[in-house]
Amino acid sequence: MGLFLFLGMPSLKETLCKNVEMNNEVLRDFMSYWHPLEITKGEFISEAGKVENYFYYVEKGVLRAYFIKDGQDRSVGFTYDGDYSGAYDSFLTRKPSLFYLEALTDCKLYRISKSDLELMYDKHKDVERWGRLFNQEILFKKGFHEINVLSYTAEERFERLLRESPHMIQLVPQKHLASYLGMSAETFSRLRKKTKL
Amino acid sequence: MGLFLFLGMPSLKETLCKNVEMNNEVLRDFMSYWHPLEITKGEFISEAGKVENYFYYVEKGVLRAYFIKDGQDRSVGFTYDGDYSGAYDSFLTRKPSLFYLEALTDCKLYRISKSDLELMYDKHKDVERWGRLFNQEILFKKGFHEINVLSYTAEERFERLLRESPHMIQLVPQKHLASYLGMSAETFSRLRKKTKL
DNA sequence: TATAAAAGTTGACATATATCAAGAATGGGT
DNA sequence: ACCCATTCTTGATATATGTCAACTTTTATA
Repeated sequence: MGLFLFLGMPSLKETLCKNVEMNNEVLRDFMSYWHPLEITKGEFISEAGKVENYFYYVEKGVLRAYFIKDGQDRSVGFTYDGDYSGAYDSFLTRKPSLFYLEALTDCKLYRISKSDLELMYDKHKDVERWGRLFNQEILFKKGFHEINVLSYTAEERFERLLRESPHMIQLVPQKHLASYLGMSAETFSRLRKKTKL
Repeated sequence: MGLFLFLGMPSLKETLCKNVEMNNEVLRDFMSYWHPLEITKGEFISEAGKVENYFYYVEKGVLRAYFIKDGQDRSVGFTYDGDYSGAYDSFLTRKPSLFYLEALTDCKLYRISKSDLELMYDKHKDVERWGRLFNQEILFKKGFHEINVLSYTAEERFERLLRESPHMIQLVPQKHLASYLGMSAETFSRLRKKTKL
């Protein structure tokens, strides 16, 4: 059982060089700037209005990103084991963030500061490439989600979620999944019933 | 008048080093891989189902990106003078594109091939950085549009378009603006009347 | 300039989804 | 194990926006 969990959890090291060939020296140096951090369910790593100074890797746990409009809370994305997270817009632009980042479970994180990451970009071409490919990856995800929200009905979006991200149903409360898919919690619940899930 | 047009049209060279300090040698080399291309209104530079091999810079003209769902045509973005364009997802992944790219006016373009760009990434750290920052830039635009579509009513989206991209009203037929904002052409027309534009 | 084709407008009507409200189920903390 | 708070469900009702269809205006073409 312990072994299974181990297999399911890519390490920071593995994730960093998932898409890039990275010289061992460089990787060691890069790794040394990521510092561990543990937070508990309900804590925030980021709040709207503040400038974000860190970028995160989630080794274990679930994070939710959302913003508030007219008092309503709208989820824009979730992070699970083995993925990066953070208020990336604010981290890059140094402007106040639009988003909150909340732990939906206890989390084991690593993080790197803005200045350290820039140091790494300057120092290592491999890290520069890592950054390019990382930006590329989120771009794909965003593009996918945009098309999803833009061009499908609530029912189709619900079906696609079931098909493509069934794990989310387990990990994330439905009201958040609903707002992520751009529908009310009630509509989500009715679709759920209809699909007799 | 000629001068005005000149001022309003950033050159490829200016655009390439807009966000990056680029060594003159490197810039010269990089520039030499971008080849000019002219197309006329109505032509396509990219079609859904095909793998895209080029990435574009629009020196002059307007391009529209869209996809087709259930026979309906949905705009996902527009490119004007001085910006990059292309079926970027397919260009990067080498999978068949989901999008069409159509010239809404006669266009003067430059383009670079996938293999040449990768050559440049390998050869020059400055270009690698250019790529990272470029990916970052589209990421912001996408993120912005996503929030726009997700969290505002048709009326609010229409108002924001007027406020933030008034030039689009001039350059792009309304039926395309409507689908870009995720509403029917009729709804767009009614909002337009309401705002007595 | 004439004619056809495309784009935009407007009204009547249909409908998916939101909102409101009340009750049922679930889950965390003591 | 119990209780309180949160989340989820379900029904009734409201509404924004889509769809269809006819008409007008604009743009393209010969």
